[in-house]
Amino acid sequence: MATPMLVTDAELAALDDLPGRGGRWAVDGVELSVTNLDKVLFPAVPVAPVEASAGGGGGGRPEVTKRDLLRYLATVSGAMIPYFAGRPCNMVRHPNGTDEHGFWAKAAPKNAPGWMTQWPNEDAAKDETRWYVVVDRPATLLSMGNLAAVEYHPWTSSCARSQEPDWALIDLDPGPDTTWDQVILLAKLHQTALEHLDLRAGLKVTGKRGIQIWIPIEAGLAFSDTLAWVEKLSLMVGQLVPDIVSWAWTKADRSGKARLDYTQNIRNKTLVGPFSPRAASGGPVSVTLTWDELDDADLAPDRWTIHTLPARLAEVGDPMADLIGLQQQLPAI
DNA sequence: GAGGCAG
DNA sequence: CTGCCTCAACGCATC
DNA sequence: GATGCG
Repeated sequence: MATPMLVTDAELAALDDLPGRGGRWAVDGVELSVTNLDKVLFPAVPVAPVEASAGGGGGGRPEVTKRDLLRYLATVSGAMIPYFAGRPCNMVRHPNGTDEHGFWAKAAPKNAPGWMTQWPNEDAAKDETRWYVVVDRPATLLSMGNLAAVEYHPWTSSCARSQEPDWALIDLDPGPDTTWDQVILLAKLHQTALEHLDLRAGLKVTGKRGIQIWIPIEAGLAFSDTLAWVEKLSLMVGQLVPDIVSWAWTKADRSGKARLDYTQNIRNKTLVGPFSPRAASGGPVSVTLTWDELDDADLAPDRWTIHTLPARLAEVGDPMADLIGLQQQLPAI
């Protein structure tokens, strides 16, 4: 389960040696221009006044500079890139930090370097994004990181077959009144259902509040098929616990309950990828888990950050890695 | 963060 | 030259 | 048709 290190220790040391204003960084076989390395992109999370550490993430998390972000992306690139190679990537950028306004970036940067893989979306309308970034090497991740791209959302279909998803997704989206224990319960109910269906699936915390379940499938179905399938499964699961799940469309009618969001299964949908940071103070990250970790009392949706994830990755690797490319069929339900 | 454009 | 603007867009439900 | 919602 060990993940390859695509960026060398010497290259990481060279990043740390650059002055705050930046400079040229030789990494992954290219010369990268990096700037404003000591700029804070993710503010610190202050220590909670008294013992009011509201579960999980809690307080007392240090700030994250752009240099920290680049070091993180370089360190996890070996684990992250297999989920991104060969498919378009949507990003969220926050050039002035996650407290300031951010924006979606789908189009490849103007004057993107020639070594950066791009994919032309032939289905794009005239006023829509045509050239998408494909994150298939560390240099691309780092180049986008220098542009303050903090969230990385891979498509669930490949460039080659962009209308045919190769992941089906279940998004457990807690409402305002949903407790973490209820999110865990929903994940376990889905786990039982998926085991019964003889399907292997991956699990990850989003870095914000929720949990996602990723089911690798063979390309061939349409998005409307996987959407209908996930909707059906979630209806079955949700009916077991109607007191904590709502199917209402508007938030007001949902009375604080959780939503099982099957509508993520559409083309060009933005869903955060494994090991992507999230645009929030402290730099939380989305992390893949073993199913056993649902029983870990210390588990929290934002448990790991840019500062703390590399140690976990070195220790336990990526529990979801062996699901990449698994060509499963969705059984009738 | 950086290009495009109005002033 | 400076300052301001932009940087995405699916498909369903409800009004 | 416009807007809410993810």
